[in-house]
Amino acid sequence: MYKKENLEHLSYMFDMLGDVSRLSIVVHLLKGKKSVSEIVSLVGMSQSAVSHQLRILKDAQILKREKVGKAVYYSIADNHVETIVKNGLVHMTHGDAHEEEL
Amino acid sequence: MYKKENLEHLSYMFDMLGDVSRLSIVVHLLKGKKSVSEIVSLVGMSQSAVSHQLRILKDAQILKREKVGKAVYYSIADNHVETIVKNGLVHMTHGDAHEEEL
DNA sequence: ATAATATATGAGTAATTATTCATATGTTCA
DNA sequence: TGAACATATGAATAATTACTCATATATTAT
Repeated sequence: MYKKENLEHLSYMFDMLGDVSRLSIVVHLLKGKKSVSEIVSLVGMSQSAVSHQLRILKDAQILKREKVGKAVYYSIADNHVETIVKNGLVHMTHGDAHEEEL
Repeated sequence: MYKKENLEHLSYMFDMLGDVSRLSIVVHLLKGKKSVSEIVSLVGMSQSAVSHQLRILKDAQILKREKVGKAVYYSIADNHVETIVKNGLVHMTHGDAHEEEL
């Protein structure tokens, strides 16, 4: 059927996205790279909490990091992740008349 | 952008699938409904552990329950879940030369 | 060099959770 | 009725984890 490692990897991916804070960060990054401070204002968490989660997402290779001056930009690492999230959102938002801001 | 409830719901779905035991159960059920004892042998967990996770998956409306005699059959509740899992698997298994049993 | 700004990190904590063990409930058959 | 089988459940526990607080590091500007 499916390789054990694939199942474990997929469950790990799901686990990473299975936290509202992290998913929120990732969803905001679907629109493109953002600095840590931009992310902080967008998701409404403390700088520290965001930084901790960004580290986790980067370690999981869901995000990639890029330093520019004193700012650090994060963006979605590859399109597999992007597809999984977008696909999920499609299925969730199916049936909504209109969408509103987070 | 996206409704807060949708984001929370999606993150909840991901969270449910973000555990190897649960994901394993769900993946095995992609092939069709199975009784608890069948699931137990397939995933190699204790009967109790399986039962606990089945309850969680049923409460999350990821699985549905159907009682036949003394056996209880579980199956995937709807095709949204199915799509999310299958989609994930496609992206994970992409690049595999061949697949083997779990 | 110092201040200001941006980000990261370590320790500590409270909350969640997956499992085991023991037992209960429900169902069929003799 | 009682034994055998299938599933569920409650309590206890160990492990994980998301956050806060305080502080460290790095970069730019004065």
